[in-house]
Amino acid sequence: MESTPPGHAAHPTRERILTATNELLRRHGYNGMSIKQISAASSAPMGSLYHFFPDGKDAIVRESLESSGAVYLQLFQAIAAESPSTADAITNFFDGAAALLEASDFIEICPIGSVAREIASTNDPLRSATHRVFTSWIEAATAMFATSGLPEIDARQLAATFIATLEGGFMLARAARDATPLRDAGVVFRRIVDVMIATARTPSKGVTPRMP
Amino acid sequence: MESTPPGHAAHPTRERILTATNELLRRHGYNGMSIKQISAASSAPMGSLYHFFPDGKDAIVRESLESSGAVYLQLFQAIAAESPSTADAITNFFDGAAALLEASDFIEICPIGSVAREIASTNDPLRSATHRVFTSWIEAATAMFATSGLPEIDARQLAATFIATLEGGFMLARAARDATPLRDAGVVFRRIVDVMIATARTPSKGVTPRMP
DNA sequence: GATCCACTAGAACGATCACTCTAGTAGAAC
DNA sequence: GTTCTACTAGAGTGATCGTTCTAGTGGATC
Repeated sequence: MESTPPGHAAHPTRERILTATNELLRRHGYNGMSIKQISAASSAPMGSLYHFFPDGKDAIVRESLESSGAVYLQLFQAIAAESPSTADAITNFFDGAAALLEASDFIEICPIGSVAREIASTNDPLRSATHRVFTSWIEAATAMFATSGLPEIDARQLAATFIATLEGGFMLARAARDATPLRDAGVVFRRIVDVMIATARTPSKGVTPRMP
Repeated sequence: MESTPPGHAAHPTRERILTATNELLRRHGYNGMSIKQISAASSAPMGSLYHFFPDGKDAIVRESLESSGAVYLQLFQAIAAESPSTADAITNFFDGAAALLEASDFIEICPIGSVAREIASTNDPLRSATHRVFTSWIEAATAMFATSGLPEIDARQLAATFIATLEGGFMLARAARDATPLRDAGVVFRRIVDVMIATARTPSKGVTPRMP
């Protein structure tokens, strides 16, 4: 793999542009954020913006989403690695997200989720960028659940649901200005992870048992 | 006069404005939708828009969110009422959402969730409007889970997680242009509902048991 | 049949949008 | 010290934003 995915040097101005875009996306979303705002927040004049990103706003947003998606992936893997069990990793992830949300006065939500909902039916290049990021997260979570003994199919379903629950928890918590829904989701989701891992370890029960 | 909540008569033009706004919100979100678009889609000139909604775009969006929030609440309660069990209601709800999403070419997602993520940190009146809608859904789901024998606290946690998982499922499905994540979330969430209800019916296990 | 009011109709307003353009600067290469 | 390139700088472009404005229309009321 190259040093950076599209092969760009890490010029400081370029980095500032992406950082500022990432923060503006969290607060205002795609349509609520303007190029002028990026210029002001990054202290980069218009000329620099279009020097580094000749394809304009969409190109900046696309790369911002990709880079912050990679950061979240690393964060997930770090938490997974340092947690004593998969179930503990789930708890740590939800609680960590809740703490971050509170510390930022309910601003620091995931920009990828916001953009995905906002532009998925009008801007296909950006839609597929969000899809790729989500897929990378689901892959990582699938691997984690599979390590705990879950069959591949169950692990993948659980991983997709994990991301969905986390993103939906961000949404409810932001709307409520209260991180409780996110913590609640962590409690409930840890429970299902406990149950599914325990079930997978008692093969007599089969893959998808129902109530007797 | 107070037949509808804020006390407005159901003038046909007014209805068309709200319907058009609801649809535009799904596709483009709050900032991606313009007053001119509402005017065109509802065949109502600017004069009519500001005659019925003197407070402008935000007032239109607020009422559109409230009315579609009420429609979803009724839909939820209808599905809950006609499903043979709470767990079946969950399955029906996720599968119904997935079918609707596919039938609409991945456009018909929940507008409340999109607006919540988009404006929650910049527009407090609209933020609290989305919060009220989410709360009404969580109340209804809490009642459903409580009816199945869950303690109030568990029912409320589960209800909040249900809404979070559903909204997050919409997001993943839309980004992927594939309803699989939504159906996966339905399978997983039905599983946790089965487990929690079964656990609640065997009081020897206590309220929040962990793995032995 | 004059008056009135709810509603229709869309042009016009200043602000802001994404983007383009010209001009200038700093430092490396020779 | 000239030349070249990478980057900075921000005014200017036409389009579109949310909103306001004036002008009209049709039907009920007196």
